[in-house]
Amino acid sequence: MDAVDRQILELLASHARTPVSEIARQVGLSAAPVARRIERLERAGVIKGYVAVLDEGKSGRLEAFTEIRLHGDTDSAEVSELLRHLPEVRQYFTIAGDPDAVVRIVVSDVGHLQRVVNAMRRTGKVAGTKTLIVMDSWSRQPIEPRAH
Amino acid sequence: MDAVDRQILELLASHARTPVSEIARQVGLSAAPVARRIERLERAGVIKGYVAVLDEGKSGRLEAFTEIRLHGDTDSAEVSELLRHLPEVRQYFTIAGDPDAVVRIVVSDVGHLQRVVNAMRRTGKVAGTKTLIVMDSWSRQPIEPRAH
DNA sequence: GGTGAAAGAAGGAAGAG
DNA sequence: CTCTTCCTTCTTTCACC
Repeated sequence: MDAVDRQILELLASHARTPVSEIARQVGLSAAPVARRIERLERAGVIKGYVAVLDEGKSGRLEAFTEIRLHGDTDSAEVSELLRHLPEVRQYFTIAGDPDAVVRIVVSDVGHLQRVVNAMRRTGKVAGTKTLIVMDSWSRQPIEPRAH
Repeated sequence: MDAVDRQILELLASHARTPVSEIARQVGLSAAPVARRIERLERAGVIKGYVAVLDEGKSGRLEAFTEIRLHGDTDSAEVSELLRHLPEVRQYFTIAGDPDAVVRIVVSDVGHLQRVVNAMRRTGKVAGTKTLIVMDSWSRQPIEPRAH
């Protein structure tokens, strides 16, 4: 992984739909080697995926972070696997320290939120949770006006 | 916003690089109206942007969440604006309750982390912080093997 | 890493329901 | 007013240098 790879990652991290040809222009290479580099970074797991950042509030949904504390004898990998089966859990983060994990969840309303948190507790692996409800958010680099 | 819009959002939320033609196939429309719907959703701010999800550890970097508590007289929009100027802050979430905000940050090492947290405190708006260091993470729907 | 050709996708215009 | 069907242009992908 060299400076060009890092430059490509930087561009994709903020604008995942940028055409390879445009990335190539910006890093000073032709399109073919850039496509090869991106494919290599995907296979190596450096790029885990490409996602659209949504304003969940505008589609009438509720976004939240839930901090999870595990029982002393529980492996976090075990819980990570269990929570993969809850479709409301969009992202899972294993944390060093307290809490043990944080998940980002998207639900339709507070009743739904409660059901999801209860489902997490019912795994028997979770000692406690604390849920942070998101009111507003931004991520670096919004959508640019389209070129014409 | 109808059922087709929601279906499009669902697809883009997990696979942001899916071609419009493929989305069209999955929702049962032709490509042109799907493209117009996506453009409309972007303009309405429902789609805020497209980002690559990276394994920061594999590029030798450190990912963390910092929870921020504000002084009683501080508006969260004010802090949101100040933190936009820190390039290490990738995402900002305004929270209902305690803490007041959460940011996702990416830094090169713990020294860098300390400098960023100090920079947040030096704004004078921040009453306290708690930083959660990410050891591992997943997001729903990883990269698929490419079609041939 | 670059080149060139073939396949595929995007964006725009015209027309049907 | 929204979807469809072309059509043109740009992008991606692949074999090869």
